[in-house]
Order: sequence, then structure tokens, then C-alpha cells
Amino acid sequence: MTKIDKTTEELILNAARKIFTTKGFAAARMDDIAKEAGINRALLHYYFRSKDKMFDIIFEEKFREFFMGVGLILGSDMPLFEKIPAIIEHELTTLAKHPDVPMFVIGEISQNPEKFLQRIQGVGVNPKSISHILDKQIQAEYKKGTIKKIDGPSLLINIMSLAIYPFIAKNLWQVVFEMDEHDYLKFIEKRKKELSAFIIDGIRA
Amino acid sequence: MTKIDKTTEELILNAARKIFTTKGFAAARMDDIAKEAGINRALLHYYFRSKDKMFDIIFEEKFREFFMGVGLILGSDMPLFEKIPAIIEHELTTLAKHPDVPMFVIGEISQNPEKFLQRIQGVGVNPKSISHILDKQIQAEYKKGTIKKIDGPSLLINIMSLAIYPFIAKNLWQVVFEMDEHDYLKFIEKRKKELSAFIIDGIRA
DNA sequence: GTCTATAGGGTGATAGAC
DNA sequence: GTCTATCACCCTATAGAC
Repeated sequence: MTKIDKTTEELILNAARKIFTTKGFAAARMDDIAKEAGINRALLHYYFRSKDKMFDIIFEEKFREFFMGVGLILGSDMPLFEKIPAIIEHELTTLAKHPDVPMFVIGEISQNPEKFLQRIQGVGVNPKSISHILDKQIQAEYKKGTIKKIDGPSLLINIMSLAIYPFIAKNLWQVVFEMDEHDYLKFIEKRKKELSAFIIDGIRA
Repeated sequence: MTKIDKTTEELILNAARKIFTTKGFAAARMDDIAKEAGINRALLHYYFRSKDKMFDIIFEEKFREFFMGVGLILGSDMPLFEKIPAIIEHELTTLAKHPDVPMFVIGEISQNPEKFLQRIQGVGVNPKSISHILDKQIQAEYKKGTIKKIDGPSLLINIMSLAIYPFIAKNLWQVVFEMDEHDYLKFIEKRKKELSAFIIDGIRA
């Protein structure tokens, strides 16, 4: 519990957040972070001891952001036809503000999938129970004759694909479509309205 | 045109392909590649001079694989309702064999979007003309009353999202769904049949 | 062509002055 | 708390023996 200058610590964390999320752990340099924060390398170690420790703090934070919101919606008892728009709305809104989070989180998970399970349970998201809730809702709608036969994992991955991929490949599509930052965010904004309808029409009986 | 041992060269390229595509440029070590190939580091430089040059060869190759096939289908005059299943079939089939290509290619493009435009033109794919062809086909179907109003970029990114994201986040979803390699590929195989229907139902009027 | 040895520069981390 | 100087190791690349 050493007394530390709060503003410097946050200056460093802001810099670390920017560098790690845009470059990933392997390509990020302590010097990049120091320069971004406008201080020198030694100070990073004074506040956070090592690159690994600093990375863990940022990753944990982004990991939560990435999974917790959608986990809560998915695990709720909201009806299926409300859940889908709620997820789309939530994902596109938060990711528009933090476009490089998906690539960062998924990229680092890919390098270290073993660490992933315990971590996701740590943030209070239980894949199995979520999966179970979703399966039950799909079953119910199917029996009512409102949707086609589809299994939970398929529907879930369809929703997440459509919501997340446009951010993962944002730089790629910006070049292809010749869009600048602002154009692309407008494009995403327009998708908000279209995507739910697209998904629901895709599963409706 | 020095005479070089073809089999050693390919041994190295195979190793480089594996290491670069799974770890990315920044995390890949020349020593990883040497060990994977069963030779020593110096030999890598003898054949390919530098890490950068070696990487370029692998990236160029994977870049082509990733864009050319789908580019040809998209640019063809195949009717829209055949084009969509053709893309899905092509993508899921080739990516099932090379699951880490999307993360590799998109990840490296994200780090260097400037280099991307010239490169894609280099492989004979012209985004603008493809976009134009697709737009015309959508317009035509819309006038026939067969599909809802949707713009080219939206439809295209929907298709690519659904096809590619499951491979980008493969390790993540394998943990969530508790699937091993074989389970996941079976899951993908099943999606092949479902996805086209899902997309077409999603845009149908 | 393939190896060992090593140069040369980067990179994370620490010591110590202020 | 913040800095400069520096260590120790890592990593790419090259030299030179075989």
C-alpha cells in the first residue's frame, strides 16, 4: 500500500491500454508505452514492476468489458426476440467506442486458450448455464412454431459473428470500402437497425 | 539463381508457415522456425536472408489464399442466389483446412493497413469493380421483389462475418462449447448447410 | 549446404542520484 | 516520484570452419 501519485498511474495505464490493445502483447514495447505516457521506462517498472503485470491489468479490464455485458444479457430471462436486438445494440454501441478490443481479446486468447476458462468464470460468466438458458428458449420458440430448427451454439455464433467481425476486420474493410473512421462508424450505426431484422428473419419459421 | 536444395527450402517454408500463421510476425522467433524445421538458425538466413523476407513470402501466399478464391466468386456473373452458397461453401471448406489463416492475415493487415491496398490489387482482386457487380445484382433482385432493400457492403460484410468469424475466434468458442478439434470441425461442417439458408432468409423480401 | 561461434542492437528490468 | 545510466538477456544476422 505505498502512496502513489494517482494521476501518473492513470497516465501510464491509459498509455498501456492504447499500446497493448492496438499492438498486442508481443509487438508492444515498454518504450512505446513510456513515450505515449510522456515519461520514461523506469517509471513504468516503478508503478507496475513488469510488462507482464501491466499487461495483465489491461487484459483483465478489457476481458471483462468484452464478456460481461453480453454475458448478462444472454443469461437473463429476457424473451428470445428481445434478447437478440439487445445484444446487437449493446455490442455495436460499446464496440464502436472501443473498436480494437475484440481483436485484442480474441487474439490474446488464441495464443493462450488454456488460461481462458478460469478467467471467464472469474468474471461471473458461466458458458454452460448461458448455453442451457438459450437452448431452452430456442426449444420453446420452436415448439410454438415461431422459428426454424437451430441449435444454441449456431445461433449464438451467428449473432456474435455479425456483431464482432466488422470490428475485428475494421481496418481491412475501411480500405476496401474507402471509408474513413467517421464513415465506418456511420456504417456500423446503420447496421444496428438492420442486423436484428436480418438475424430474426434468418431464423423465423 | 543459386542452386539450392529444394527439400530443405521447403522444410523451412513449412516451418515458417506454421510458426508465422499461429503466432504472428511479432511473437514468432527465428529459433522457433529453426527448431520446427529441425535445422539451425543460420540456415534460415542462408536461404531467406532475413525474418522480414521470409515473412513476406508466407504472408503473400496466405494473403492470396485468403482473398483470391472469394474474389473470383464475388466478381463472377453467377446469380446472387447461387453466389451466396458458393462463397459459404468455398470459405468453410478452405478455412476448415487452414483455420488460422484469417486471424493471421487480418491481424497483420490491421497492423499495416497502408500496405494492404496495393497488395490486394496485386493479386488481381479489384474491390471497386466487385462492389459494383454486387450492387447491380442486389438492385436487380430488389426490383424483382425477391429481396429486401440492403446495400452491397452490408450484405458482403454479413456473409464474410458469418463465414470467417468462427475461425478467428475458434479457440475461444472451442473452450466455451467444450469442443475438441474434431467436434469443432463437425460443427463447421454442419453450418455449411445452414448458413446459406440463414443468409438468404435474412434478405428475402 | 550446414554447422558453431559471435557480433550487434534491441528490450525488459534494476541501481542509484536527485 | 522521477530521472539517467547501465546490466543482463534475447534475438536477428553474419563470419568462418567443415
